[in-house]
Amino acid sequence: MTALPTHPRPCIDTNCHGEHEPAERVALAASLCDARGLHFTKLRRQILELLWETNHPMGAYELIDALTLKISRPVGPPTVYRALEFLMSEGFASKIESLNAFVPCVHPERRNDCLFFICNICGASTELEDQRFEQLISEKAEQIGFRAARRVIEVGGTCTQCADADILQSLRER
Amino acid sequence: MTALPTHPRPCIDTNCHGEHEPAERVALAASLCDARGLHFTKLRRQILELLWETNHPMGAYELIDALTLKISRPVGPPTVYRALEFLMSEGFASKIESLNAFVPCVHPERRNDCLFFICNICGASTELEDQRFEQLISEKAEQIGFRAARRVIEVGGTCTQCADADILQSLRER
DNA sequence: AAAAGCAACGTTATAACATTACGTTTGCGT
DNA sequence: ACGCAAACGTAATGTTATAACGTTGCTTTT
Repeated sequence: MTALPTHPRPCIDTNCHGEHEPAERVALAASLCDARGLHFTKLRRQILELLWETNHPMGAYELIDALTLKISRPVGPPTVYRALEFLMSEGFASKIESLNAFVPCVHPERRNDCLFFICNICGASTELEDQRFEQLISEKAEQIGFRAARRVIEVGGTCTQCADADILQSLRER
Repeated sequence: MTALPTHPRPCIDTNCHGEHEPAERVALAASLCDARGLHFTKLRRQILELLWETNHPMGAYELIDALTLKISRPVGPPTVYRALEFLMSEGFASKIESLNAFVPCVHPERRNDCLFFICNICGASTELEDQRFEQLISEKAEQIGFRAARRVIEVGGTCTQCADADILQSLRER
C-alpha cells in the first residue's frame, strides 16, 4: 500500500470538478435521508464517516475493527453489514465485488450506477460516472430482452502514481 | 431456480450466431492449451466440463461437490480453486464476482473481457462481448491515467423467460 | 538407470467474508 | 404511558477462499 494524499478527494466526474470534504458528504447524506424520511442513525453515520476517512475500499471486518476502536466497545458483523446495506440501498456507499470491500459514493444525490477503477498496487479506487455505459448496457439488454437492474463495472489495473513509482523503482535498480 | 433448456447454448455474440456444444468447447480449450504449450490436465478438463454441463454459474463448493461425485473421491477446495485459476487465466472460464460463482467462457480463442447479464430469478447468466465497452473503458482510463487490466461488467436483472413467467403468474392470480 | 528439478495435485488447517436467529433497545404515533 | 415497528446487540453458524506443506509423476541431466 502506497500512502495517498488524504481528503479532500478530487472528483473526476466530468460534471463536477469540485473537491469533496468527507464531513460535507456525510452532511449531504444526512440531509438526503431527512428528505427521504429515513433515519440517518449514529451508527450509519459512523460507518459512512469511516468509509470517507479511509483512502481505500474497506472490508467489512476492517470496518468492524475500526468501529470497535472508534466507539470503544465490540461490534458484531451484523451491525456493520446492516449499516452497509442501508448505505448502499440509498446510494451513499457501494460494494466493490471483486474486492469484497466497500467505498463511499461521491454523488448519492444522483442515483446512478458507477464505474470503479481499482489500483491493484495501492488499492485506491476511483469512482466515475458516464451515461454512455448505461446507454450501452441498456441497448445490449434490450437486444436479448433483459431487464437490467444492478450494474457492476469494476476495472482493475495500475493507477498513475503507482505506475510512476514503478518506473522510478526500475530506474533506481540499474 | 427455473429449469432452463440444456445445451447446446445459443451464442448471442453479434459475430457468432452458432450453437456451442460443451464437448466441442472443451475440445477447443484442449487445442488452445496445446497451441500455447500448456497442460490441459484431467482435473482441469473435468472442472471445465462441469462448468459447461451446468446451466448456471457454479460456486466453488458446488464444483467441489460435483467433482467429488464425478470422480468418487473427496477433493479439497485448493484443488478446485487452482483449476479455476488456470481456466480463468487462459480465458476458458470467468468468475462472476457479484455471485462468487464461475461460468465457462464461450469464446476463449478471443481474449476479450466479457459482459454478463445475470438473472436474479433463475440464476442464468448470458455472456456478451462488445468492443465498445472496452473502447469506452479505455477512454475513461486514459483520462485519469489508469492502466486497465481486468474488466468486470456484471448486470443484474430479469431475463425474458422469468419476466414472462412473472406476467403469466400474475395473470393467473386474478 | 539414478538423481535433480519442476509443475500439478492432495491434505489439513485456518483465514476471510457473510448471514441466521433471536432478544433488547429506541423512537414515534396514539 | 402504551403499543408498535425499526434499529441494534449478541451468539452461533454458514460460506467462500487461501496458506502451508507434503506427495506424485514427468522431464531433463548425467
